[in-house]
Amino acid sequence: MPVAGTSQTDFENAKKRFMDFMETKNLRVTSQRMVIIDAVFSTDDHFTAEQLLKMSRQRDSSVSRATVYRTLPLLTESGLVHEMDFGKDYKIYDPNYAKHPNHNHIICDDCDKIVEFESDQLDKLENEISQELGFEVKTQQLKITGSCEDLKKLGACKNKNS
Amino acid sequence: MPVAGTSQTDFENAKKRFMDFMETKNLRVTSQRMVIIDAVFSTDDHFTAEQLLKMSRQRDSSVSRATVYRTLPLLTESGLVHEMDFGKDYKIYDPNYAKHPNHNHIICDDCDKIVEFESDQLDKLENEISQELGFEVKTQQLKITGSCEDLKKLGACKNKNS
DNA sequence: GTGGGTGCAAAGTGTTTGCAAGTGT
DNA sequence: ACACTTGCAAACACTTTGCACCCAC
Repeated sequence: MPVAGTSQTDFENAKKRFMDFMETKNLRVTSQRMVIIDAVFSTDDHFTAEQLLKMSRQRDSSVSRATVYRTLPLLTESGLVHEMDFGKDYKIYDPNYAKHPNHNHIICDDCDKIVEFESDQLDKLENEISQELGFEVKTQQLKITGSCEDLKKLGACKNKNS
Repeated sequence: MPVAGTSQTDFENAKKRFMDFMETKNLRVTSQRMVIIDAVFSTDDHFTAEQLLKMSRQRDSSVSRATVYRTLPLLTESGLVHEMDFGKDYKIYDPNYAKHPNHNHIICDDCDKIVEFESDQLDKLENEISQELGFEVKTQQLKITGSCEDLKKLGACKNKNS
């Protein structure tokens, strides 16, 4: 059930979907935007706007902060990336929605470890409840916080200071 | 299943729980803090920091913005209020966690209507999944977005410009 | 009396935007 | 050509903080 691993095909697929999205919106696929897309889908990891700027600049040092901030909304509108709030003061972006549109998150309170997971049963229940309330589900976001097994056993997570 | 309605007892209960929390933390229950608490639990409605300032000043015009911002973390730490992000640029606070610790939200994409709901079945499933992944649930937050019935029928929500 | 609390205004922080120059189609 | 994009730096909006005074215990 947990979700992981990136491949060349995933990457090409995400890239293609982004180009299609840009096409329908009549927006240009500039070299800066490609650099940013490359950075975003080169990893499964969540990132902040600032981290994305850094990752992009490793590929092309001329990419500006403004362009990153202006590209992020395109990524979220296209549904390939989701913007999330884990209670920190900055926003977190998750590139795994291209591959796993309905995944959820469970976060360890102490070591900040984040595990992504999917559940058909959960999706089904969410749809049932929403329907009862007169809604048709468009997106769904479940965030669970708690303590991971390491924490329970040892009193503190192994990767505490990560 | 949906959740609503506030009563004098709820109010007194929340107030007492807050005072207990302050006691264990060795913090003082000042008149400003009481004014803010009064404002928070006088309604079921979600609010922003700025709205809370306004609500508090209606009771005591001398309450400062700083005190509101310094009191909000106490409210969230005590678990009586939750801080939430609905994708707007400001944070939303929900005072209904005092009464309904596990409630969830469903939001209409177009009219921003928010419905709160609880589900034992959902709680149970979340616990099962978390356990499988090696976590013990502490908090849980499900946010569904979609279109409400009015929207589906009419093409737009009745209370569109609310 | 003393350590925590308050109001004010200044400082932060992450994000957005106006503008002039550049560029994809 | 023309509209869309970009980089830069200034502007923003919300939140936090330093400081001097104040007050609950």
